[in-house]
Amino acid sequence: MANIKDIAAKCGLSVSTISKALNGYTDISRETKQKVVRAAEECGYLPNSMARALKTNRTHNIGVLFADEAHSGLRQEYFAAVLDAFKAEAERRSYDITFISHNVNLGTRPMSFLEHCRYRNFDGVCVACVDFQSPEVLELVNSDFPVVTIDHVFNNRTSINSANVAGMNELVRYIHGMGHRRVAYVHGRKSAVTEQRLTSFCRTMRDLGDAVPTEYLVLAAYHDTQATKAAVARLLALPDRPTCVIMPDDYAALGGIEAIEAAGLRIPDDVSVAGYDGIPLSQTLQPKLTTVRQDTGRMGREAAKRLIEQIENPLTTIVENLTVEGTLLPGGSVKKVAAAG
Amino acid sequence: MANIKDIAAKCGLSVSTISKALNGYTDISRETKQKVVRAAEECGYLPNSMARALKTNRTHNIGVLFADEAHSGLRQEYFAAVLDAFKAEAERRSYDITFISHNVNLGTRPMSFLEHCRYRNFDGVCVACVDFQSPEVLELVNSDFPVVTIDHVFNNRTSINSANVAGMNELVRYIHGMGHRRVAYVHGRKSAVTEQRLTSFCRTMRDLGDAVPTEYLVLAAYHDTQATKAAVARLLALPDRPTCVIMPDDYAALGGIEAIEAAGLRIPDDVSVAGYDGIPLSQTLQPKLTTVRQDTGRMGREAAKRLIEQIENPLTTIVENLTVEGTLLPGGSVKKVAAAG
DNA sequence: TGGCATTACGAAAACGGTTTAGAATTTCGA
DNA sequence: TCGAAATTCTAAACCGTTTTCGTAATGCCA
Repeated sequence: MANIKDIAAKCGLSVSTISKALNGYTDISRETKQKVVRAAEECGYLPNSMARALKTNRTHNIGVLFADEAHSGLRQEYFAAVLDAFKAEAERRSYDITFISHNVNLGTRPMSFLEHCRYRNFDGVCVACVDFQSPEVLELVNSDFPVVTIDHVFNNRTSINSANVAGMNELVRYIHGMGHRRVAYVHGRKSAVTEQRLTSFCRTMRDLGDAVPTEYLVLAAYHDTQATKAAVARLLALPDRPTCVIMPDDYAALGGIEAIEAAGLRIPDDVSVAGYDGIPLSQTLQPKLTTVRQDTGRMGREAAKRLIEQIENPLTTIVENLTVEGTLLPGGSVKKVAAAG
Repeated sequence: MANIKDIAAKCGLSVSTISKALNGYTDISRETKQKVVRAAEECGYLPNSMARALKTNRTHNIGVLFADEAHSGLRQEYFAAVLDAFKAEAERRSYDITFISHNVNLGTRPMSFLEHCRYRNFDGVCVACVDFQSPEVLELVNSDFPVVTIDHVFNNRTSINSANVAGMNELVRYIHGMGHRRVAYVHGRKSAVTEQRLTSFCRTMRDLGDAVPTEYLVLAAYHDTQATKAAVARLLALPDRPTCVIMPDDYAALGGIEAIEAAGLRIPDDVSVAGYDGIPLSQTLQPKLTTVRQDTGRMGREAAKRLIEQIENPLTTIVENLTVEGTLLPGGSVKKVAAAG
């Protein structure tokens, strides 16, 4: 609990000298600096981050905004993995991270996201896994905080994006190469990610000469096994059912698999299946799930790196939209079939 | 960016009056209070949490300590769910949460967990999913910070514990009731949780008249499909192989299931299987996994609630070790068999 | 009218640092 | 020997609040 004043007294020096000695100012002699550092260690001195932040207007604290609805982003492995990598990189660079919320209320009304960030004096914020259309999120993104977004591009902000177009393209080409001509896509709810994957899916199939009938595009939701199960059931009931189904993501694929098995069909003999994400689960399933692994580690790291660079060099930074490539993971869930017309 | 001084100038009042008006002091007239509140709103005034914390010594910020090794706790659904509930409850009570780490370094040496907490002036800390024996964790737990631990009991600290003994007891009795007499347990690494489950497993089996042979107790690791797969493979190679295997947890069970299928056996016809955790995945598997759902929501909520009570009433609080009951989820993965002696 | 609460507000001292401007001392070249 | 420059340190303002204590004004009662 010793403060800088105590050290000053102990060393017989002024408060300012202590501060400078501890912060690498050059106008302090080698001997006094040593004396100060030693005294500080003896006292177990730690600077008070509040006092420091108050004066310097820098907290070394980053706010992260994750969906905090019923099923938080934390529960989804993809986002948990991105956050994990973000956290590790931020900490490596001596930044802490705290969650942004609007439940913390001040006086009567709860704070908006932006207000929360201002209240806490975050040095910057990372936005992921939210409804990017919501007014509150837009307010934050358009504020003068350094911001980096994950999987959504704003024209004035740096973003880190999984290569959904390329990833889906590669996945579709692989599936097509295995002989599948009737491929359906059970996609997630409307979002930038969904649109990218959806258009890439349709376009690639068309380019390959097998335009996708609209009934092969069905809506479900990410991470939602029930919705996916229902969607796949509808696909299977089609007169001309697909030979391969791409699920919203690996986890939701479990629901799709369930629907297929419930229909008395087998994977991959009767129906082939693919996922997206490449979470460990996908590689543990029998047969292994064909999927695209998103490089969550790189995404989180790059996000933290770029945000911090933006924080520390506010003048020289430019807006970048980084695309992080994924990796196709072929698995037994997609079977080679004879390409019938 | 307006501060309290600006409001004072705008209202023609003193700084102290503004502060009081905004903080519910009673020696401010109704009219001035209204005037101040209105002016504050017009300016978009937000208090500066740093200045406030500096003065009051309260940050309304809670530190949470999760393992930050390669496979962070965030990646494990059980802990992610506990954290999620903790976060929601803390925010409901106007507390923010930030991660504790030791990577943030000050000067030369990185900070210890305790130093990090002191540096950030956390009001309290929640410790989960770590090596509770490590000196750094012990230092933190034995500090004078308000602390609540998850799934580990220290004699001087409030803790929230999943009812492992009761849960395993119920699970074993269920399995035994289905006719199984040769039941194996693939358990996780040494920890308080593991010990509770292990002793409860052995004890319950013994009480039921079927003491467990030592070769039915094999070590794997939580959340580790590979280790579990290998462990189950060893069990299956036993001359007198078990009719039912309890896995370390639901996710690890995937590895066990893989081993069983790789051996050409079927679930539950040849071998029954049970998990632990009750994560959504367990209920999506075919057949559904028999497991014990841990009440992560309640655990997180109670942890936050008790920690905050401890923070706000440091004098009247007592050390409690709360045990949160789980729920047995019977699934098709455990088959009824003829109890052969 | 004097005395005493009561009410409503303000002055000022913290909280623990950082940082600017300058003071004191030493060095040093001419 | 002297003034300029370099070196090393300090004083003091400041960051934005909270909170104690004091005080002026008002009301009330005798």
